[in-house]
Amino acid sequence: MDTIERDTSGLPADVLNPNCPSRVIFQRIGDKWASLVVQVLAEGPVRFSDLRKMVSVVTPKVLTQTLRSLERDGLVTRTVHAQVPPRVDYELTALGRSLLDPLALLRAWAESHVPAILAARDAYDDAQDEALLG
Amino acid sequence: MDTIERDTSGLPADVLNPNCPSRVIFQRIGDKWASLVVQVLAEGPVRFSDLRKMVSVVTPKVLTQTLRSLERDGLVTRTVHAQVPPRVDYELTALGRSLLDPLALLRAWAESHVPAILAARDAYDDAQDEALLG
DNA sequence: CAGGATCCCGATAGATACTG
DNA sequence: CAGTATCTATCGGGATCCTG
Repeated sequence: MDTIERDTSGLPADVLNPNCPSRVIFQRIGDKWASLVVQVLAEGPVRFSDLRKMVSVVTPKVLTQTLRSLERDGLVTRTVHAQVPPRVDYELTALGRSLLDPLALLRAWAESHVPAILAARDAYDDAQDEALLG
Repeated sequence: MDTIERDTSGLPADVLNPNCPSRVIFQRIGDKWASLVVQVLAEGPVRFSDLRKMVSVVTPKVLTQTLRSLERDGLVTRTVHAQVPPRVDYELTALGRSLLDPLALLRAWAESHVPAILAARDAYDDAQDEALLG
């Protein structure tokens, strides 16, 4: 049951393995809103409507979906306060908080290298144009 | 032109800003195959067909798309060797290699916490089932 | 306020077949 | 070998409307 197939070619890493857990992560990180929500929740509990404002423009449906999946994965807790008007707080679990560091590193990479990426894009696109013009 | 709008609510982080560069990154990382390809290229240059084998099952079309976008972003170089049969090598640039560390951290997180995530999912799903059964 | 229910659409992955 | 071309199927995301 627990046997995990290793590649037979002697290649490194399990990234190659479709069963590799890292794929699960990249799915979550890759989610358009999930990683943003996690980072917004870094400071502490936030209620639904505030979350909506903080995460640029996301529709309630999509935000709900995102939060549900995060909750299902044990990264976020959902707390309903029995009061009128209703109030629902979302907060990171310990598991969710453990993701903050890797995420922060990624953000740091982003902020320091995005200019280079954008420059590369321009250069690439220019080269393409030139090629077309002959 | 360079003015970047800050949130007026005194909230932290630029994640909230749609113009925030981190979004560019999460797009790239979130790409189903891009981050996998980058990690596979960590060891050194790899040719197209080998890449196909290494990155589980990806169609040539999609792999090409992925490589093009990585090339455009300056993370990967494409080298065509004029010979028969054709040989094309893909290799990380310095920029691409600089992404390896953040990626590795994410993978480490994945591999250590995925069991917890899967357990959380089971628990969540069970709770859902129970709720339905009354 | 915090969402659930629907309908819809554009982007994209994948399968298949073909080419320099 | 290293792709390109085409078609199709799927799906996340958004818009809109409604409710406990």
